[in-house]
Amino acid sequence: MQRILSTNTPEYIDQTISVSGWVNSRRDHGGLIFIDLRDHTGIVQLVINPEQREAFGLAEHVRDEYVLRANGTVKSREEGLKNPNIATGGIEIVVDTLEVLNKSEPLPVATRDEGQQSGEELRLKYRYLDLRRPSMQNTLRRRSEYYKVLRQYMDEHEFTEVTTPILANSSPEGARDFLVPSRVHPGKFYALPQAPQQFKQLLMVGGVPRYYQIATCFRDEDPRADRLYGDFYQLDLEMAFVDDGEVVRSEMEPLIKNLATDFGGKTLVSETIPRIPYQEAMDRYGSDKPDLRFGMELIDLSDDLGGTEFGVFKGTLESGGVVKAICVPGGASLSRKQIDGFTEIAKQEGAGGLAYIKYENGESVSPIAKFLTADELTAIQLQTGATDGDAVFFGTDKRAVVNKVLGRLRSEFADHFELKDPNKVALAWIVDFPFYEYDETARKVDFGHNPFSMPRGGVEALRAAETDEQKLALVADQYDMVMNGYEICSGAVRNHNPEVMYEAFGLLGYAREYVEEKFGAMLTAFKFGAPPHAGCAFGIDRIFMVLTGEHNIREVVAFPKNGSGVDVMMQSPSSIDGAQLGELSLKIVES
RNA sequence: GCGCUCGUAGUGAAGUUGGCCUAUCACGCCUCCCUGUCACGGAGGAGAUCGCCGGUUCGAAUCCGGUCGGGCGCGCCA
Repeated sequence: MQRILSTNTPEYIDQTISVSGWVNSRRDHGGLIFIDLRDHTGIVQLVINPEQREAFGLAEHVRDEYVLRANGTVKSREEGLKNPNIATGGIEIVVDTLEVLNKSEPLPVATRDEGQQSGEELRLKYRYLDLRRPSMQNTLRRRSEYYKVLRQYMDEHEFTEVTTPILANSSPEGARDFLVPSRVHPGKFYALPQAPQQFKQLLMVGGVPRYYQIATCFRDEDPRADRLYGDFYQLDLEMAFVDDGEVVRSEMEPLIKNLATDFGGKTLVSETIPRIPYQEAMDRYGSDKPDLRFGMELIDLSDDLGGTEFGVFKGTLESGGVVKAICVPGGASLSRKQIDGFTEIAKQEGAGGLAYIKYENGESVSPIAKFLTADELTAIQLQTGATDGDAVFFGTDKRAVVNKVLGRLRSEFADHFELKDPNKVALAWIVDFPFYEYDETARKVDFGHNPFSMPRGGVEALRAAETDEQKLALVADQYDMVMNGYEICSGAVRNHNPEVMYEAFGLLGYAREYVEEKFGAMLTAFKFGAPPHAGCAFGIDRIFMVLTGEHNIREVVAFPKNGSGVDVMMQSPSSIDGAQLGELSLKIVES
């Protein structure tokens, strides 16, 4: 294979070689032409002397991004002519013959890492050009290494890789499906799997006790900076004869820690990965995916301010709400305008306002200080641990609202004060998720995560729950892994008992027939000796994003859809013609 | 569906409290010069109905309304 020399390899000196690549830049001195030739390994300088009349004539008309093949002799550069800035700066190739393999128009996007970078819209439209940039080249190679690490770990731990169908069935719970019509089955549709959930559980019944797959998952939901539209990848796994999530968690921890350190080059905040119950995470961090690279925990001041005469706090406490606070180190330096900005964010999350106390020069500076007694002010400072230069921000409302507001502010303050160390990785397992949760829109109890997990206490616990309150108190052995504030894994001990399935749906008012219609294969399978099992799935695009320090998941994918779910390069999705619709027995109805 | 925000030569930016904008700069592009540069250099040149439609005004890149497109967030994401 012809490739560009990537270093000043001495054994090539005075050798005749052939190299191919793209023109990175051309420097025409009139009587002497230099061309920097680039491929995936790097850059090397070609020298074309006028004595080589044919090559020189071609080189005069070469432009950036032309594709060339050059034959010539590798020469060591004389002292003073070396370029220490590039790896091959000590050598150059003196060209004998030059071949223009293809021309190129001037590019519509910037293809160098240095200097200006084109907007994302253009980069995605011309992704094949964007991928020529060294940083994107590096991302693709790193991602390939990453897959190797994943596969090697799973293989060494005796997991069997099984691929499951892409043409699958629509599932009633969860994200919106991509539907696929079939010519041979008019009026019927496959669905692309949101995850191989049911198939992997059926593999447990099928005697494959340790399954994994780098699975493509499909979801038709609006994207985010950390969430791809359409298709994405999960390291999906499941283990039989496991009835405690701790088995899965401890099995997978070494892989993730190794990815963070050996692969990612980061330092772990804690070698021991904490298990934090869901409710505790919400109370302490205001999030079920807290970033543990920094503290700033939420402090409950409801007891300390129980007797307060300050109207806002008093009213909330009397109606069963809470008063909580976070202490922002260095927060006293925030300007009025900056605090207004954070207040706006708090309001977006449902807060009425944002009370605060700044601690400056031994004094409490605050619009609300005059409403609080000296004892109360002392208690606040004691509980929050605030010292001079800090600021304490308050949230007061129903517990859930306060947690949400202060949780968001905790993250925003950490961004503002640069507390999210990019060289560190903080991992945590969030455990004991509620089995059900209250759906505010539908005003009823519904599945919080998915209907496939096992409630703590099994079928007896379900049968004992009568009131909504009791139902909402049910806990599942369900767990998420969190990395630097991103949810990177979700898993559970699964339900392998048909009676639990019936009961879990029954508590929500669904008849046995509904469950049988929707989950027939699984229910039937569970009647034939289904082993207890548990598993999880890691979002591997997102993990890679965090480990490579990117803040947009599209940066780590070769050909992503844009933020509106459109492939601006391939122009998908697109209309299809009438003949194709007819073959599928479909008709488009104008809405 | 909603909120915030952005849209100016091929690319990236400046201008946005209305007039000095006949729109500025850098990179790129074209022509010419140049034998040691390395993001070469020098001289000259072309290239923009300021996303689109409408309004206010003597006058709009700039203000207002609408619309389209991008980004971020909310909803949503078992």
